[in-house]
Amino acid sequence: MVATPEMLARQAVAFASAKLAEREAVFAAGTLAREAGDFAFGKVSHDAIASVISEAQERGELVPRIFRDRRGTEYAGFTTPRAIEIERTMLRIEAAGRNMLQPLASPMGAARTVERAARQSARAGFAWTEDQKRSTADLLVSRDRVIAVQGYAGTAKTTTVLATYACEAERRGLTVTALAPTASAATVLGEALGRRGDTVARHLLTPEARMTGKDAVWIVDEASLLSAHDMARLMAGADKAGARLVLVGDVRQLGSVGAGAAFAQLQQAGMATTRLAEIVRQTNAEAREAVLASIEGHAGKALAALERGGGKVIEAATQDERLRALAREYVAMAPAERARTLVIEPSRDGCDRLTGLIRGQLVGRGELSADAVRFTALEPKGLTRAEAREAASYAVGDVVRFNRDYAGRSVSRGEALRISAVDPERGRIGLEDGRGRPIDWHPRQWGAGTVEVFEPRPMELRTGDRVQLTRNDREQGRVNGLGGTVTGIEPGTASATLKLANGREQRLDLTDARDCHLRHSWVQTVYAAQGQTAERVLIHADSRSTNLVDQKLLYVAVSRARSEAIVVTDDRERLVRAVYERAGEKQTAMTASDVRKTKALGAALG
DNA sequence: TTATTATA
Repeated sequence: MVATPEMLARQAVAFASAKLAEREAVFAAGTLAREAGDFAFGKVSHDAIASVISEAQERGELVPRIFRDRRGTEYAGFTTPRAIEIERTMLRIEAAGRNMLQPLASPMGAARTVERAARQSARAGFAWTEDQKRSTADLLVSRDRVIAVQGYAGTAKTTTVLATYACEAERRGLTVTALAPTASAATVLGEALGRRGDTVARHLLTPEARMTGKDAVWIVDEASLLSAHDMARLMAGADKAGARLVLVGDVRQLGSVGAGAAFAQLQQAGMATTRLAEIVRQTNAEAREAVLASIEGHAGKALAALERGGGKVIEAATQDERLRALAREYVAMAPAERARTLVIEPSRDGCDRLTGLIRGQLVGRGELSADAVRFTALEPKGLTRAEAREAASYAVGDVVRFNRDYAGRSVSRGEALRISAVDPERGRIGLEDGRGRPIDWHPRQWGAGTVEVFEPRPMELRTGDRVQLTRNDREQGRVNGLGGTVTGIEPGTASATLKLANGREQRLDLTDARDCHLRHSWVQTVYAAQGQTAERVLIHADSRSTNLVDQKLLYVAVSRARSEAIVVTDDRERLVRAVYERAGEKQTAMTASDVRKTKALGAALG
């Protein structure tokens, strides 16, 4: 069957809006038309696409909304009924759970618990801040089903507030579950609370999450990383299981990759929120001042504080000069100092270049072995669900893995398959298994919902190399984001041994796709760095990388450092303006007045 | 225009 131009135009607009809606609650009308045009390979006129868009708008499938770009300039845009519904669900559940529960403690009881915990901590040399005391008490006396802890980076909320709350909740017979959106953050929270941490996604699949009528509390760290969709699912799950929800995060740090700004939106809608603002991480007053200024988006004040003693600021005109300056600063440190330093470069491309410079110098100094093992690493391709259904999104050489058996297609779960042919016009992909057996894959018909897609990438490992895992592998005890050091290589057999940061030693067979989910970790993106702490950070902040350098980048990067932050930039004044202009907030599908209506409804219920 | 997690 040959698609008519009209059918193709419809398909193109449906694809484009599905793809954009996964990542943004509101997208620009111009972007929608362009994505649709790209999908149709230029076989459909701009007018045909425009008329399909206006039909969709008349039918209510696209809802007009003002789109704001990163500088706040307004354009015509759209959201979808589904995005609105997701946000409404999330806000409704939170509002309906207000003032519904027996508190865990009376105000008196809470005060006693806090005093006891604070005294114990003071004996160990850590005095609690007033914020920590008040927040712990707020949680203990809360009658709300959902309560938030909004805490800036380095307020030590986990070891004080959450640890005390979890302990007290357990003492009163509640089951406490430690959760986070990412596997690495879940591990960190789990360790801090002395229990196993789990990802939100996994937890929602477990039987405990489906059990009802049980006294339970789910503590969710890094809640700002949850998209509206994930937040809605989490809340619906907690609601069903009758669990209390403690959402812990920071609206000023990085948000979700997926659409929405759920944690911030819930706070704005009046979710009970206890706040911690007093930062205790920085040992250096000027570094701390820089963090506080960066929270407000005042890069000028932040940079001035760094120059007064919190670190330094280096200006260099070209990218080449800046990356060289970063590499020079880093390599000049003693190895022990380097181990306590984070190097942050916002873009993937820049990360690669800077990694190359640093490794080159370390080889020259003999700190990385002269011998190397070369292999093909697998990098996640980051397709949206909509893209995963389209053959045009794939390339020959990519590796796919299905997380389910497809018996009729002789595909088994977890098997790595290489793409040998792509036919975008017919929507077909040729796959090969390990023995070269061909499989015909039609992603619009099956498998696109369970597929992981990876791109091949040449990589070399030397003894002494720092790497990080890029995929969870529970059977092998591998956690995405976990760091490690290469302790030995065998170029002859294409294998390497890795000492992981959790103390385990693993041998990698670099001819096996399963062992190739690796990346050098000398340099990290901000997303990877969020949640980590170091003595010192080196930050590349190019004012011209409009999509990456904003208030959130500066704040997350500077706040990682306990004592010193070094910022390398193209132009100080431009950087100050860029950070001031770009808050880095994601938009929501519901307008402020929609939220007020939902809030009024919640108030009427509560 | 660019970062990226999770799951069956």
